[in-house]
Amino acid sequence: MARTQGSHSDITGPRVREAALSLFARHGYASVSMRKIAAEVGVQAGALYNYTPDKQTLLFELMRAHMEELLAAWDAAAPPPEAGGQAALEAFTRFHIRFNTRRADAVFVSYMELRNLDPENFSIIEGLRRDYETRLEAILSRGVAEGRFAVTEPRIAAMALIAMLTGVNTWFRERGRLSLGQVEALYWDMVRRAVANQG
Amino acid sequence: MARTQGSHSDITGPRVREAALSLFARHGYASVSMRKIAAEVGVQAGALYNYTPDKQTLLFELMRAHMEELLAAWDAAAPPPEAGGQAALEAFTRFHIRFNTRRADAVFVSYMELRNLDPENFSIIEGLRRDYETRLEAILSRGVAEGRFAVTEPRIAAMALIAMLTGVNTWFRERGRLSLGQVEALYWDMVRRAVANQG
DNA sequence: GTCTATAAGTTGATAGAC
DNA sequence: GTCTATCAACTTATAGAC
Repeated sequence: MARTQGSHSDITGPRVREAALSLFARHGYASVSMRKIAAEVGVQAGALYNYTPDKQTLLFELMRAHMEELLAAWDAAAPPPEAGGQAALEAFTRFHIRFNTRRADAVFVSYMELRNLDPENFSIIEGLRRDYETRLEAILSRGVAEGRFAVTEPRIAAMALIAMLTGVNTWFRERGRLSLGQVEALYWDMVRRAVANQG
Repeated sequence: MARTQGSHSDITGPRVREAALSLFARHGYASVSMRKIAAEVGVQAGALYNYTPDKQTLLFELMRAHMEELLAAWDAAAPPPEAGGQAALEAFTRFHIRFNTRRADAVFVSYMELRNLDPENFSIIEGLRRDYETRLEAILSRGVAEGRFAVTEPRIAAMALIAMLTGVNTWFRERGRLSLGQVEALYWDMVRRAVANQG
């Protein structure tokens, strides 16, 4: 059955979000005009407003989707509690590197464009970020309770480790010298030692 | 001797740079207009062009000054080579946290606004960043040679540690629960263990 | 759903008076 | 060294034709 001429609601929406994410990551939210997004999609600027009420909401929804997918993906990948803190920490380390390197644009935008969120949108994204940090904090606390980890400030250690792991995105390239598996192993080695109870 | 009315070249220049740094950090380079910088300084927009040829150069000079001060401060603070890799690593860790928390705006701008640099300016800033990473890489390699550190990829470990240490800026507040000295000690404990040769 | 046209405002940078 | 005035280009968002 032929579609109404010029009607592409089922595919234009995703393409708008993809174009916006890519352009925001490369040039920054404030530098990217609605016209540039439209040009990337292949429509006129006015057509974008069928898919977002305004530019701010477009940014916010990209960030919210990313953070919620991150949380859902970890909750689906996390080992069961009986596996222990050490196994959970290794799983978290490898998950974080794998998930974030595959979504470099979304990670970048979700961190760099926090300044450009309206206050209420900022609060929501910050809450999701805290939720993610809390997942790692709980793993560290569990390892301490088990006597496997020596961590005096689990919240701060969680933030420190996440910062270290996210830093992979600044240099890792898919076709580089090291495979993703090798990178995971290198970072897991540092993470493990950084929190291990040696004595 | 009375100054020509309206002439303030000796103090307006620094104030322009301070206002630009603060506004760029808070709102982002692309979101801050020359008029807003001028308003913060208390002059009209046209007057700014006595101190910078254009907005791009203003950004670049802020970033270049920051990176060169960072390198110069470390080179002045670094312990002598005979102190050994372990002492150098502790000095680097504490220096990085102390210097960067005291210049949070410049650190933030120098990382977040890389996208908004012209290609030739970008290359210069990236070169300075690599120089700084190389300082830490050399410390790690020295510790490995001494048998104190177990690090198979010193360059990657250097980038990982710098990312972790710079992350302090996202949560540290001067009047928070932990003093800067306590934060330094917490991070040094993690850094030390992350690279230590356990035998 | 997409288009064209438009409103109303902002932008970086310059010219020339003082 | 700073001001006012200005330019040409660009911005987000909307209205209404198709």
